[in-house]
Amino acid sequence: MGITKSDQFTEHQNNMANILKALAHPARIAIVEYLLSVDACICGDIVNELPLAQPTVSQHLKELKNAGIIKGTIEGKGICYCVNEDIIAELMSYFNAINKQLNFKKCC
Amino acid sequence: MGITKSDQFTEHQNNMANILKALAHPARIAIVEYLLSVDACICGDIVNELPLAQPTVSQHLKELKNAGIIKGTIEGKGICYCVNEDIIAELMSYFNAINKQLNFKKCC
DNA sequence: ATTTATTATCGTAATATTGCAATGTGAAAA
DNA sequence: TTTTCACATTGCAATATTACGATAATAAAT
Repeated sequence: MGITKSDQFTEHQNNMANILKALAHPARIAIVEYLLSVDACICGDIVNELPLAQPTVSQHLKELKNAGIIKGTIEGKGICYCVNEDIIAELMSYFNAINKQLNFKKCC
Repeated sequence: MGITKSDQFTEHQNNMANILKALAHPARIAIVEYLLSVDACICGDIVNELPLAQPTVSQHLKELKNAGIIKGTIEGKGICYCVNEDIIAELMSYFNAINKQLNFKKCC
């Protein structure tokens, strides 16, 4: 059906899946890594950094913003983007916790 | 077009996106969390734990396995699954590194 | 050998995602 | 105020994902 049965899973599971889904595309990984690669916020040259047309980049930025992974503030003519540390911290904790749990298991 | 232009991005970016995509579904998060919630490997009752039909669960397990997130070994009649710590460690390092980078930035 | 239990595969329908040309919008610059 | 620049939105085509019924495959148990 192509429709995820979100209502059958916990809020936490859906939340986590949504954050990960927003990052689960090479272009969006590239955007996040580009934002990290420069010293301050980026105001307006993200499109030039990616091998995709402007509407496509705009769409990817929107998805990242909706998921809370990046924040964008209007800065004169352009928009100033940066990575939201809260979400990154959440992801970090999540995988740290899983990693810790795995240390207490003998497996396969 | 619905086809990702993977060839336009780095191997690292595609690799990361693929791992994240494999986790980017509530059912697959639920599977991983269930595998963690029990002490040892799980042999054969994953289907009963999820609100999805058996072919659907089997498909999700296949995707997790293809992405290297879980490992499955045949154990008599059933299959014994567990989480692959290497991939979890990779994800942990990745977000740890991003988090560290963010500490050195003043932003928005 | 037949049955039973467990997982995989096939086929298909419904929906989602990706990408971009065309076009719209809003703010600064001329 | 017209132009220009930066970004958003719309609409659509191509492809991918999600879900499951039906059916196969495999191995233990009878």
